[in-house]
Amino acid sequence: MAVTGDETESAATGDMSAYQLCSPTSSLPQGVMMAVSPASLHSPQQLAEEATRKRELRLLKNREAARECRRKKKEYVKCLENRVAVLENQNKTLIQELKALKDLYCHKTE
DNA sequence: CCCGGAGGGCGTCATTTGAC
DNA sequence: GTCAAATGACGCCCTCCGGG
Repeated sequence: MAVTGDETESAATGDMSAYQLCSPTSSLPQGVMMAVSPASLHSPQQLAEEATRKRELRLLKNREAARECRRKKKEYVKCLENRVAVLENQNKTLIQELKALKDLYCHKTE
């Protein structure tokens, strides 16, 4: 699939440093709140509920982190593909230029 | 029409990374 | 050292497509 290659995109040196380009502000859905009064943390029942709530919050956050991570990875790969297209074009151009110069040189020395 | 393989997205767990 | 965020790895599900 041909990539347009008209956008050089940032650094993209090929290493993972290009992985974090633009950092979109992630807004977590604030459906969960931390407020639990210390006095309520005593019965085993409440301790279990607290543990469950913490786990669910952790899973929710990680779920969203994973999504974001995949999104960034896809973007990074696109960026690399773009860069490949740009470099291939540059290479073609340089080869043509070299050929033209060689021709010119040959005719001069005749 | 129905398999079965390929490819992609998702959620979860484990591990790594970075900030404090 | 501790904690939260980021990422890798795994398994599951869904969709698409070619072959029988």
